[in-house]
Amino acid sequence: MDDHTNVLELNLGLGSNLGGLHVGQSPRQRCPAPFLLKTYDLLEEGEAENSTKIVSWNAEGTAFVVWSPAEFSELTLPRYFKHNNFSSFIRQLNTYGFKKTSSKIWEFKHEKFKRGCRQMLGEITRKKCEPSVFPAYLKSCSEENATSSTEDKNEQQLMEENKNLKKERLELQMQIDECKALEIKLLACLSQFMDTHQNKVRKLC
Amino acid sequence: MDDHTNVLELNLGLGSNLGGLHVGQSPRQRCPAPFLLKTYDLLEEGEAENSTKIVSWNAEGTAFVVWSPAEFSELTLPRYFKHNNFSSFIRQLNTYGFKKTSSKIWEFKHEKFKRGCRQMLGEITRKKCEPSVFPAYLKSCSEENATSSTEDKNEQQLMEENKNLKKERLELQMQIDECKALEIKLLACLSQFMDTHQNKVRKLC
DNA sequence: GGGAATATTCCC
DNA sequence: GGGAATATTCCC
Repeated sequence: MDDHTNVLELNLGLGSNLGGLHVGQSPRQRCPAPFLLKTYDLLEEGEAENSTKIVSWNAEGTAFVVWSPAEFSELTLPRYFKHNNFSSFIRQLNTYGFKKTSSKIWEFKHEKFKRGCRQMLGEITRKKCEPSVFPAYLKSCSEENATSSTEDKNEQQLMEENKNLKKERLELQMQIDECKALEIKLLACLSQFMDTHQNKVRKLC
Repeated sequence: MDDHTNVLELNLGLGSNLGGLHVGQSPRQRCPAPFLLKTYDLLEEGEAENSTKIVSWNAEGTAFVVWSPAEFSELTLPRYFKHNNFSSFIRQLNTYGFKKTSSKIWEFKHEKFKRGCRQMLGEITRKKCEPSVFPAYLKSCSEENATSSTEDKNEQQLMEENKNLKKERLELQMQIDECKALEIKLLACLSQFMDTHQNKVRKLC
């Protein structure tokens, strides 16, 4: 769980600033959502196993199947997510546009979710639940802009943030000094108290 | 939790028709949010403990204090929530309108969050994030203010400095927490010492 | 402290 | 399957 979380956090942390890396890739490559990475990784892990399959890619690697929802929920989900509910997992699949392929088995499919194509996950987007105030014809416009809004802070913002951080540092340092001073007083108090205690006992004896 | 949502919906749907129960006027009583119930219960649980306090009501029961953020995050949070991040907990407190009362200790206060008043939690509401009429990317446009930049660090340097400052901030905060913990231990030590001292002197007399 | 994105839950 | 509320994360 810890390992896992760390990896997740690394992903999130680095992801935002990765924009410069990808070259002439396919459309709108961005850092894949954590949910997609986890789901993909959980399938990779499954590949390595010898035991009875809980979840796996289908034969062609074009979809994946949850063979045992019960075990999947109880054993697999909590190692990747903060819950063990199959329905929450499915809710996420739907959010990212996966389709159930069959009424008989739990097979899910997405055009951009295929075995061996981890990098393609970046092309999968959440379905937006736009504030209904906007007419449909404005959506594409707002999406466009959201995408192109670069993560880069400009110098102005950086300097501002910088200034605030320094101020904060000063305040924290002052808090520490206060703490330390109090600590010294307490220690002095304690030691003095021990002295007088000794003396009293000595006198009484 | 099931109960909760049902009652809520009844309230919303039927308006005021829920209770032959309510007397004069209890303003908009609804079922408290899970976050509030958990936070309240976690304090009740703390009351029962004998060991060093991690978190507790203040003396008057009008606010609560996280005495040891480190232990609170590691031990308490995961038993009530799906995470162990102090900052996520604080984010929720802010969402529900709690105020930090002091820059020195982690004390939080809300008018409707008091010891012995579990039923009053129903009056606490989430702050709404009003769906603004304009998309986020237009907002900055209207707020635009041109401050002139006269510093001559380049962006690279600024970002670097920035990153380091944040790291430093974290370390300072941790130092403070440590100091605070030590302070508490010293006080406990002192008080215990005074007790035994009294006893010894008494016996000798 | 709070805005906004993503995750989880609950309900239809 | 998806709308909507709440929770968690990330960032400013």
